Amino acid sequence: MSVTTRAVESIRAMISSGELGPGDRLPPEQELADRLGVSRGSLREAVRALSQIKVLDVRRGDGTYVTSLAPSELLSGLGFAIELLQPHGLEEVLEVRRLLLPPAAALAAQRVTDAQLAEMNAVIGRLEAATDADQIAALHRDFQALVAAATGNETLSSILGALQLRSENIRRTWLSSDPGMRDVALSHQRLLLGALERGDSETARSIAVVQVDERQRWIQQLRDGRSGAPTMMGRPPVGEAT
Amino acid sequence: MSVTTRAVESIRAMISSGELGPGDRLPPEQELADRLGVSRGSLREAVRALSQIKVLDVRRGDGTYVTSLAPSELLSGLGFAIELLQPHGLEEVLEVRRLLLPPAAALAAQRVTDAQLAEMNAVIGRLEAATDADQIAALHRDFQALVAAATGNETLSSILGALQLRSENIRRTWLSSDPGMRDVALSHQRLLLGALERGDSETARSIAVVQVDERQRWIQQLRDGRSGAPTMMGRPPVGEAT
DNA sequence: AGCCCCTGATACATCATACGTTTCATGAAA
DNA sequence: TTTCATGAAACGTATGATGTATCAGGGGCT
Repeated sequence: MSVTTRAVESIRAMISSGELGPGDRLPPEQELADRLGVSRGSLREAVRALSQIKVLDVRRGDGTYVTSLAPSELLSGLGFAIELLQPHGLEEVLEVRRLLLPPAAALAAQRVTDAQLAEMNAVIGRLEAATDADQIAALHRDFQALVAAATGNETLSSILGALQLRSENIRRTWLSSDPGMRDVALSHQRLLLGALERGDSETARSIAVVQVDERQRWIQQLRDGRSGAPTMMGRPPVGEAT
Repeated sequence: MSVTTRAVESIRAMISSGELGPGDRLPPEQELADRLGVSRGSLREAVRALSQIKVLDVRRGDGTYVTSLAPSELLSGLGFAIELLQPHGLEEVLEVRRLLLPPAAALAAQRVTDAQLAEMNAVIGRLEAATDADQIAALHRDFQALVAAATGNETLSSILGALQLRSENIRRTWLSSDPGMRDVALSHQRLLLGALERGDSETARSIAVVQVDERQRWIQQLRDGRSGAPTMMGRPPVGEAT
């Protein structure tokens, strides 16, 4: 095992054991390096690796601190990983989302707060007035994020957020593919909001299923069309949107 | 933005753009450092960070390569993050598992292969013969992993695997808390296996719900007992098992 | 008294260089 | 053809020096 790897492990152990807690400050680089018996350079590699996954927070001129270790913090690195997935992996990500959204919607119906409902209403209002495709896509994303947050489960909403990242392009293409699609999507969001307001978790779950199925059918169509009917203009939506 | 962060971003971009694909080899450290306009030390910090999350694979004496970028690879870092979650975060993790397992079981019923069914049968067989608590817990974990794998979705099974890590202690405590518990759990696994064999996804989903609910009720009981009835021997199951 | 600015100590950021160790390809020898 | 020695290439690690950001505290101004 390399020296740096050992350093990473040592720091992780210091946190797991409780020697270092959220917000605590690490000893200065030189001191910690001496203590772990590694050079400052190697220690820096370890610290950099841990700060990349949001376990440590390095403040130049000040010191290195343990983050809050909150789910949203630690899982934010998940998005980075998902953005690097190959096309096949992306299909799998969409499937996980498909499995997770319905029960999440049901949970949200049980726990949503009045303040969150108000925010959702505001987003719907803006959605009705919006015309720009990018803006509409962004508002849909906001709405989804609000629903996820309404589950009251930070871990869940972080995971859903990460899974959503790479679907952005698809969503935008989807919404702008057909003008009528926008109204259908909006009506579903309204139905979902209604179910949340009534605390009707079963209906919320069903609506999520419908939303997710509709999107999947559209993606399926896009893929079939692409490979089955190669007579599309120049270069199809493509690449990162796979 | 720090030099190292910029280097991380550059490498990520090289992969996203397709300039570097899975299995490709990066230029030597010195050469890449020159090209990115950073010192070798700084580049090494970037490479270390990316290899920590399994995007790069550094082989001493050989070179640095892009990994397969497969979901199982990229999501393996998730386990590292989850192990650092605070107690409250762990409760959330269990809830996500609770939401995800039922639909995953349903999916597995549709896609499980004969080979996987045979493996599951083998595990059940070993489970019937096992007596050691640790061994029983390990076999249960194996069975769960097989069900996850049976979904045919590597991303899903990786996530479930990561979510499962920290529940190990709970599972062991749970199974050894009551001798009868072992039989109940085993019977559920048998029922689940039966549903999978028949391709009965709805029944599989329901069984998963029952399993998950039962475990949750037990955990609830444990927690209530701990705070509500402080008359437990010395120190309760405790700490990491929260 | 209270506030603002300057300054020094502290700590991270980055670089350059040197040397050790591992791996792999090459080519000679059995 | 197989085996083994060899050297180049590449990563691993350490050290020292210098740059720069941050913060606390002192001194001076209002």
